[in-house]
Amino acid sequence: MLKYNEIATEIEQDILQRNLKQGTKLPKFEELIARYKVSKSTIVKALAILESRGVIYQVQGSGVFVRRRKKYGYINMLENQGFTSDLEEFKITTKVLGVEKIFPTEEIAEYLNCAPGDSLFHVQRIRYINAQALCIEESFFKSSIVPYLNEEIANESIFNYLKSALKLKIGFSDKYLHVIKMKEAESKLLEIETGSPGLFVEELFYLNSGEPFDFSKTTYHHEHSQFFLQSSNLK
Amino acid sequence: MLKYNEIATEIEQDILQRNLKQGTKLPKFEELIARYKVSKSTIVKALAILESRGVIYQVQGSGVFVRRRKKYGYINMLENQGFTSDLEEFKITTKVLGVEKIFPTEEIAEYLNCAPGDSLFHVQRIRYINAQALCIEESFFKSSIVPYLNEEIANESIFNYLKSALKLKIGFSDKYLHVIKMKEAESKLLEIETGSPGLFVEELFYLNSGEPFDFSKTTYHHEHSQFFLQSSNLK
DNA sequence: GAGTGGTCTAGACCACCCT
DNA sequence: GGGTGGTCTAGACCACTCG
Repeated sequence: MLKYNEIATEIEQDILQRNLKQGTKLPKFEELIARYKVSKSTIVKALAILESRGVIYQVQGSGVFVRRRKKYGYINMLENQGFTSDLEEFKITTKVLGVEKIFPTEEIAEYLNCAPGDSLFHVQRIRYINAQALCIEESFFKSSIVPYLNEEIANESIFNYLKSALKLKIGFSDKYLHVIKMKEAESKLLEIETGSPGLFVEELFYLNSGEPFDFSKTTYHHEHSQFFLQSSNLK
Repeated sequence: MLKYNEIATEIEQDILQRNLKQGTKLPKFEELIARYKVSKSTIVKALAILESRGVIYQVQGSGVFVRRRKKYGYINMLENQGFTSDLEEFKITTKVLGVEKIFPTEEIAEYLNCAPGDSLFHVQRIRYINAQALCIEESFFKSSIVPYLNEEIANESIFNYLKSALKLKIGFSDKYLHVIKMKEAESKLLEIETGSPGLFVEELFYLNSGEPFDFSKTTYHHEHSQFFLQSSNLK
């Protein structure tokens, strides 16, 4: 484990466990350097990570302070993987509608930068939050990277499987979103009236090598989903 | 201007001007160090900034590569200020509905952490994209921080005014969003049928000192707005 | 194994806040 | 002016990729 990651995690844990409020002042650099027995740059890096995650903010000449959000139960849009970790207070369950091996359409081959002949795993699922329909999700995984997938795996967190079993390293992701009126197919699955509002999200996930491996389209139920996002520009 | 910012801007400009494609390999560290006559750490920092902005990605042991998004004309959700800069290809215009000085409701006082007696500027605007209604926006500015505001300023970019004229330094922001069915008041202003889908966004902006100074509620027209978001975890 | 990016250090000096 | 964070350097050593 990297030193700056260890320090970042430890500081974050401490904030959560002691339930420190927004604006609480954290120890100064000098103290952190002494406590963790590392150089100043390592502390700088650990704090930069926490700042980019929205856990703290730093004010030059003044100090380092706790940052807390005002509302809970919102899905973090910056997590570039499933929200399994996000909504810990809630019970997320899954119904798998199908897992099948297919060949890509032109649209999807373009997104995933498929070589000719590449096949994909096509997964369709409904996800529930506290037994209420949260979203319907259609994902495409390049089978050159994800060689195996089945209903049992899709029933749990696919991303956990990719990371733990396949040892894949997720690098980054692009999300495109807009609001829609639901068509009949979606609305039936989400148990809502046709024409109801929904959030439609297209996501493209890349390995840390820069290769795209997962394209997915998700439609969220407007009454059971809400999102949040913390920004802070890197200094 | 900071060295790492200069280098970051220069590299980004270069990518855009030469219109480099996703996956194009950029010069190696050694070369950048020689070109800019700085130490390795400065290059590391410049590239970290570009990576967090979604401009490049770095692969250990391999190189630094250009990252480009697949779609354009989307509002960047990570910019923590107006989208004036975002949609350069489009014509954004504004209709100011009102600018008035008020005292906060309890809800807003809570968000903005108002001291007793603090007053606010209340601004209501409709924004248009290529002459089509994009969103309706209601903002509250703490008058202890924004001592003056009028219709003329609100007709342009308020954030530019805050930065240029008032020399405020925006630090970070929180966004909370969910999809709604529009009520009559909003739908009339956005020239859309009542009950139509919309994206409702609550935003809280902080100075770099950590003090919240602007709370705003925006409702987006679902046919004229689309959003994107690039994530990449800090390493 | 050569090439290339990532981590970490010690220390100098700068910039900003606050009293 | 004292306190505290931010920038930058030079250099050692580590870790990953790729041919």
